[in-house]
Amino acid sequence: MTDVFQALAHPVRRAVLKKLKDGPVSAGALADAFPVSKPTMSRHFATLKEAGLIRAERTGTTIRYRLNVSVADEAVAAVMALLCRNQEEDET
Amino acid sequence: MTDVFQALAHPVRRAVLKKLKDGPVSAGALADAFPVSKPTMSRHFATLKEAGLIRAERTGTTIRYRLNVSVADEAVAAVMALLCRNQEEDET
DNA sequence: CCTATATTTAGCATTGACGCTAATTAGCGT
DNA sequence: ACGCTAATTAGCGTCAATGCTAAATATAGG
Repeated sequence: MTDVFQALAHPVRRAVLKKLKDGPVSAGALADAFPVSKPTMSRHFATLKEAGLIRAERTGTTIRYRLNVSVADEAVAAVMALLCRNQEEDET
Repeated sequence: MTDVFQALAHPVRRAVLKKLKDGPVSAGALADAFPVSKPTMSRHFATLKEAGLIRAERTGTTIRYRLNVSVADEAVAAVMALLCRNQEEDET
């Protein structure tokens, strides 16, 4: 879980995740959207990938990254568990 | 917002937040609960405080920390905005 | 095989995070 | 003022994060 929060702790990586909410985007397109070099972006992708937040799939020479929904959901649940008061529900 | 995620990116700080969910706890009691020195814990408290996630109140020589609910709520909302697909609701 | 494009890896410098011990501040009681 | 307890600040060493440029890898097309 530390990897996930560490990955979220950088504005560029958060912005990448935001962009990926609407569907997969290629590494190059993502890199063009930020004022940092491509190698730096590549490292950000690696950080997000190691955290499990994104996944890569290659098509020819281009690599498209997409949000990993299951891990994203776990992250949201973890934040709620950390910061929200216990609210058990006992209904059917 | 970066400060908040940075603060969440350390297991000890996350554990502190978890403990504070059930109410205020003194700095010393929190420090005793973790296998790190008090100065180190103090720095963790400062990090959480700078992120706005906790607040301190002094009573004599002891300082009690409590969760700052409003900022915690904002953090949860931010994570949802980052990682959850847009789900507008239009109901009453 | 050679070139062109897309992306990552290697190598390096700078900065910040994390942990410790020792010293300092703050408040209370005598 | 003195001593005691609670907590923080100062100072230091070490390791990881961030950014860059240059070089390497992978794939497609001629």
